[in-house]
Amino acid sequence: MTMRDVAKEAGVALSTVSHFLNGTAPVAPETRKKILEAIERLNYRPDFTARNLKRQKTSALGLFIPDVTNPFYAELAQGVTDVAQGAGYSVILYATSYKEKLEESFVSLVEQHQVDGVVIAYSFIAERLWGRLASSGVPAVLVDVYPTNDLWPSVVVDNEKGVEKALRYLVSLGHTDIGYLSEPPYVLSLVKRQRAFLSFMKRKGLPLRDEWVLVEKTQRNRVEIGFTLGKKLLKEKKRPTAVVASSDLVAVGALKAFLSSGVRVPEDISVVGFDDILLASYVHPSLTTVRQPKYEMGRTGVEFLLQFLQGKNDCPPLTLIEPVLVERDSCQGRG
Amino acid sequence: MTMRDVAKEAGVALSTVSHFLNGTAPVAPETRKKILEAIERLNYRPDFTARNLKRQKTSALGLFIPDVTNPFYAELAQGVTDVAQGAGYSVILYATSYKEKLEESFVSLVEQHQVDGVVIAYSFIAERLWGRLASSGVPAVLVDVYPTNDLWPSVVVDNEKGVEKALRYLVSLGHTDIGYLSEPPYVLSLVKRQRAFLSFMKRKGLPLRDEWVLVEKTQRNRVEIGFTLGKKLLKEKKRPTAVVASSDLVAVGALKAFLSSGVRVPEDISVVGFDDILLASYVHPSLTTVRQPKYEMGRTGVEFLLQFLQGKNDCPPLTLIEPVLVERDSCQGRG
DNA sequence: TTGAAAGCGCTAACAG
DNA sequence: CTGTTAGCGCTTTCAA
Repeated sequence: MTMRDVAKEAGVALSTVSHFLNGTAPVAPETRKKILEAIERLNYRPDFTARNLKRQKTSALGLFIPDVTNPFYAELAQGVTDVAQGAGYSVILYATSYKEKLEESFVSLVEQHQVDGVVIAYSFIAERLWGRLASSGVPAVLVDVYPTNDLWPSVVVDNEKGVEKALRYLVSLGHTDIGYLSEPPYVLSLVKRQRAFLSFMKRKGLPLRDEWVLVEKTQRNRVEIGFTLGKKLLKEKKRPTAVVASSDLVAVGALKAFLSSGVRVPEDISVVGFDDILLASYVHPSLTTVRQPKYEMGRTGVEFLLQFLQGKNDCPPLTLIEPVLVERDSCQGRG
Repeated sequence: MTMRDVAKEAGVALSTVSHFLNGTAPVAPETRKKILEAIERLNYRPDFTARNLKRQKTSALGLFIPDVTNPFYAELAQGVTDVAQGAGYSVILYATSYKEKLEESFVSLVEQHQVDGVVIAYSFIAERLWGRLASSGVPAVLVDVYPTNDLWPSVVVDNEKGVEKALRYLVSLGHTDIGYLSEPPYVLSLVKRQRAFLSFMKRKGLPLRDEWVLVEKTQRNRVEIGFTLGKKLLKEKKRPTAVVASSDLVAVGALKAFLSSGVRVPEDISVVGFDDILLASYVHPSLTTVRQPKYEMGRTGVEFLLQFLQGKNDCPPLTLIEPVLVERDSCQGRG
């Protein structure tokens, strides 16, 4: 069933049907009725592929993330799909599980113009792919990734401020002996969090012990990392009274390590995470954490992208989203 | 840069370039070289939309789920994207958050042939949409949804067997007083789980008390449901020594309810969940649960779909995936 | 082995 | 307001 069939059935010209369907020209009431009836009779639906070819667009946006299974990216994805769909775009999900081969094929996807634009919440393993993406000319926006060039705007949480909020909170609770547990800082965000921790402690004249700043070297399950690091911390003769973790998953791992060693949280040690994934409120005790507004970051990302696609090219190169400290039950005052 | 440009640049015919690119006819070595050079020089990439129009397909599959943020669907989605991408299809993600309006627009998407096929892991609010989907003629497969017609195959976990495995395990541990906590049974799977529980208890002559079978009426956050139901259970003068929950989220809520009331798990009460989402292993104590192989279910679903798209139309109407009991730390023996 | 030509289903001038 | 027509970029006969 093509538009041609509808036109024939309705006894009007092809273009009239098109105009009617697109509202691109006024159509007489009777003609309109005839067309409507024909469409109904033939159960006609316009073909998007043809429309896209003609309009030179795909009505699809790409979303590039490492892993949907990671609640952080899942929430981001929801933000992205919600606004994209609202604007009439479908979103093509590309989750690579950090496999180089899939990175490659995602880049091909955009090079072949299968998408009108792309939200990238991913740091490539293969550096050279950035270049191919750039030269494809497809508009992109980075989310949770710091700027890599001056082509694409970037939306990230203010990592420094987030860590400071956590630390200020712990200090206000009377803590001075504070540790830091981190997964391998393989992206800039994690580096910034660690630096912010160090800098705050130094600035405030708080004790800064090497044995309290535990940074994992090898990439593996982050809850396990937290668990290992938590156990390690427990082995020190002098323990900190609070720890901040580089992410909620690490925090949850540490929580498990503490609880399973009979160390009570928050009575014996306070814990604060980073991200505020759903999990944070589900564990016991529920986790006090620095919330990254992931959904909003996703939203903002696509909104920029949509603006760009509409020719408005004036979004800021770097947007810092304000993190929020979410107080739950894993912290307690001292003295 | 179109294929025409490449042909001109290489000094050959348009169709020769096409043949070369698709391997659909042999091409002389020199011609081949000229074409390759031209492609290189012009940085040409074939346009997918045009190809799709010609081939009358979209190379895209739709994935319809309520919510990516729900770890169950996230894992399923990963299974789907992994195999779809492997087969050269992109996947369009459609997450509705149970909004009728979005259901509607997803159905339009398939009616307009924006996808070659669709994996549906969703039960519509608006019943009539099933009909529209069916009459669109687009191949579909149901995952985690029981068959609705004889057009589409369905892949679900064997819910009855799952509950039985949980119960058998608890009984083997010496439990006889067992409760059941459930979210509102708004889909068949949940109904089946509840029935399986009831039927097992009756069959084995185990005590079946109304106050121990708590089924929430209103739809809301499932962890909260578990929490409420857990607290309610604690109010009974005689408590069960074990509970099985309709899902991990409910189980986690119950866990929180117990722990925060000073009831120890598993010492005072054993808990088993259903699903085995990541969360299950992250809480403390980690949750013993009935694993639904979600990733595999997603895989299987698309595999069926791909088979269908290749004309092989012989997949079973109903595939029951075997659930697996995952023993962790939330259960303990009695007597 | 290569090339000319006819569309795929739709949009958008343009003319009437 | 309605109709004619020329493509969008590619695939695929069919003939040379």
